[in-house]
Amino acid sequence: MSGRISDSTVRRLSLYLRMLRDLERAGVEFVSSSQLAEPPGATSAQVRKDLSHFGSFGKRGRGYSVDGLVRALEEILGLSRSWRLALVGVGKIGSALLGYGGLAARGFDVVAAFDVDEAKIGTRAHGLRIRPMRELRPVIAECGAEIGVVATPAEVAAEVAAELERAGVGAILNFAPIELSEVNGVPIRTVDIVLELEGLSYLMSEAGRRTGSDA
Amino acid sequence: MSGRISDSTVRRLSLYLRMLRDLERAGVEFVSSSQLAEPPGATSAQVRKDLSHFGSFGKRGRGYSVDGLVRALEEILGLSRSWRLALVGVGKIGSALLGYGGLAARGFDVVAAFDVDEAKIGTRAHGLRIRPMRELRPVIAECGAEIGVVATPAEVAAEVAAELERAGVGAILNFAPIELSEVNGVPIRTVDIVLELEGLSYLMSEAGRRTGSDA
DNA sequence: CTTGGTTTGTGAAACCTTTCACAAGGGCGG
DNA sequence: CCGCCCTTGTGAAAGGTTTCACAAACCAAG
Repeated sequence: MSGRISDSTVRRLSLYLRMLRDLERAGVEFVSSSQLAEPPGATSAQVRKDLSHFGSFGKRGRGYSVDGLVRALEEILGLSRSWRLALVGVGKIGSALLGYGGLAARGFDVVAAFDVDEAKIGTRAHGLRIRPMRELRPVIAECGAEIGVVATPAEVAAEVAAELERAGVGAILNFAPIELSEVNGVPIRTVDIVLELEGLSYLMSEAGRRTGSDA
Repeated sequence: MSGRISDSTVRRLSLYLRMLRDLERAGVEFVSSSQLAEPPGATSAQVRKDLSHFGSFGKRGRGYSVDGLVRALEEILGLSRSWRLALVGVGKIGSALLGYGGLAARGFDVVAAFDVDEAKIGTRAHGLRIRPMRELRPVIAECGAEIGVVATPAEVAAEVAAELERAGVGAILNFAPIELSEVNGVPIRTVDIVLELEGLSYLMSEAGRRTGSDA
């Protein structure tokens, strides 16, 4: 077991955990790798391989104990604690995040919000005071936020990300449509809606070309 | 050349295109594979391999003509036209999308919006009338939307996706935190913020465990 | 206690993606 | 026109991920 775990494995672990929590709520006690595999469209062998990187969690002939595995995955994924988020950029996307209850429900609390717009500074959005950028470092240090969220225009995203790193965050979630490069081992995930849409555009065009030339 | 192209290749093509457009605006005429490789953190060989799936676009010894490659990539990705989007669910995320000018600017126009909330139906959000779910099929047929966007709670997302498929969309972008399975060859991309955060949580916990045990 | 049915954990094989390395081609200066 | 330097396009190698297939283990029933 152990070694370097791939992103896709970690992604699937999250999906397994989601299903396991539903099963737990439904009162199910045991689950097999094939049941667990269905939602992400994986195979039972893949589920077992994914889990085997971290240890042995199942009983042969029986499957996995639902709440045992829930706790093991929470431990592995670092979800047995909650995380504090600092948001930079309270525009359309930033506000949507602040208002989205799903985050806090899953242990991701937005504890600070920053913007450059003088008109917004000092006002409250979903109960959180919006602060000027100049306070970014001291406030993050004080409230101990671990994850920085970049929801600014692309032009300033790199600069904001660098400032967040200097302020001491351990990871960054980026919504700006630009590829940010990890610097001091601070991992960055980018959510890029336009990129997803362009991927769909490719697939539809491809399908069109195929049927077009077959006809 | 040709064959089945991987998601990661298509993703990178989008990133190359983005950089190429910047270069075009800056008046640059030629670009080499190594310059093109830098932003996505790829290698020059990867750029050349990615492009070689679709043809030969460069001049040996010289590089790629910027505007030639821009047009070739737009053609490949299906971006030389614009696409119409139908949005289901005008809550926090849905509204943010409607207000996000970046979509229309890149050729993705939201042309219809639907919701179940009686209070919202009939009102306008960013200039678009919000319609009841029952009108989904006829309106999508009439306005010819090609891409459906699911921005509903997870509980109804699968049902909404199925209804969008029946209405005739060719692809779906899903923001609900649930894995939807493609049915009739209609591709689905899911943007799952909690999944990204959990991925970051894993990496930070892993880093902590490593330094913790080294000390 | 033994037998039979079931499911895990895991090497080995298959498959896919990325990187390497170099021949082929193109431009430019002399 | 020639020779030099530069960059592409591409088979081959390397590296990584997924699937296969089966021995080992467990439970339940008789």
